[in-house]
Amino acid sequence: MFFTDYRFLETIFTQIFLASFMMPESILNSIYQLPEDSKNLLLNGISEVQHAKGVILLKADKVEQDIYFIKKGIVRAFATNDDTDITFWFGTEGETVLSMKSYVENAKGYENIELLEDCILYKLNARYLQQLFLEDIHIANWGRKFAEQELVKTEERLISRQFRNAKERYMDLLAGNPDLLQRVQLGHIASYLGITQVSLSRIRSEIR
Amino acid sequence: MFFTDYRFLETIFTQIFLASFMMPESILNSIYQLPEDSKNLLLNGISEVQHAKGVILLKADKVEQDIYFIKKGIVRAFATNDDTDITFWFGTEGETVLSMKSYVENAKGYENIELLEDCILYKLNARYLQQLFLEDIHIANWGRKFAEQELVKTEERLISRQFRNAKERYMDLLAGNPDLLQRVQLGHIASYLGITQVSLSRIRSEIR
DNA sequence: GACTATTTTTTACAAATGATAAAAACTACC
DNA sequence: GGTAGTTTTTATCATTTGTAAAAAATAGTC
Repeated sequence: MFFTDYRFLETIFTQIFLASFMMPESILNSIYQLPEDSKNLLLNGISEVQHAKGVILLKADKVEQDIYFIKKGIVRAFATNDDTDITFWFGTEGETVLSMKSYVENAKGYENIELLEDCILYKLNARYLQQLFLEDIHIANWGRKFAEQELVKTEERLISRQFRNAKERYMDLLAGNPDLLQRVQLGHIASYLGITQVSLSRIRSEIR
Repeated sequence: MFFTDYRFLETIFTQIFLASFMMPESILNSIYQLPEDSKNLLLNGISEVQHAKGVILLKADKVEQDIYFIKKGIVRAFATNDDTDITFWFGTEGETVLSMKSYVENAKGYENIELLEDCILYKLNARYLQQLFLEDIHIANWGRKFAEQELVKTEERLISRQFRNAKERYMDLLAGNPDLLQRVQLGHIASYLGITQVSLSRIRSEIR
């Protein structure tokens, strides 16, 4: 066989890789290695759902405790204040989506989750998960690891706000998540970086 | 009995209250209600230590996984970059101190912990705790709850950076933690708020 | 109480970011 | 392929915040 365009091969490999990664087992295991039995308990509570771009999956004014894993698509978490909203998190394939405040405190949260593309999600019932936490030590540790990892990421972002200026934070994002820029509109990126869209546009024009 | 100065009574009550709250059991229980047996397992690993103001309890360039509970005193977590350091967390009586990155990823972290007063701490060995996570489901859930609660607090701070300007953030801190201002020098407060000390000074002069 | 070191405030100026509005570029859809 | 709606860029000006250096206030020590 003879390929003149290696990007064709690359595309195929990428698709195979993504397809394998986005099985619910792999998503679960990427957080914490679970024994087979525990993994099956979790998988029993999972169902696949689809929603269109623009759907608000979780709403700030409701107690939303179900959690989702992204099989395909991209979402943002945002909080609102008066007429503005700010995006404080993006989730893509393989990541876990929940309203942390709602999930943790069993009360109305501050976060809305909006689908930025048509999405395929694995849904896990909150009540079932909470029950598993109390019954299965591996699942309890899986939940612990998840929260710990998210905490470190959030702390690092808080710190980078102070040490790095807007342009540097943009460059960091560009380097670490180049595909995000292709998939998400710049207004959301700007608010994720903690600046206005106009500022981001200024930064982008300085760079080229 | 006859008191002419009720502040005397108030002081006594405050001391009784603080003393009861700062027992290691209460600190553990304030995160998550533990059964007696599990609590005793944790308590078995705890010893009381004292360190003087100025001591660096945890260092960024070491893998530091022991965790501490503050019986008496106040500490700050800071990260350094070149010649500047920024404070991103304060801990006072009843709070839990650890190098989250080190603890989570078993690698060198970004955080230093400095004692801002002479402190009395309860120390819990990391290896012992990690073992308990794998053996006791209640302790695993205690660790999960701790990380979840810290995560929500950190997310809320990240979001407030965007919605509230420096003066509002200072007022929020003043309202929520009035004693912090008495116990911590303003340079640290400024960096916690994400501004320079000069900016904070400006804000303070505008307010009176 | 005087001296030193540290912390906080003040001042003047520079740089970064925000607000607003309008133009340009891009999308979606009939 | 033209039109309406959305997103991004550009321009101008105002405001906020940072930098640097000096003065003032405070705390610590002999």
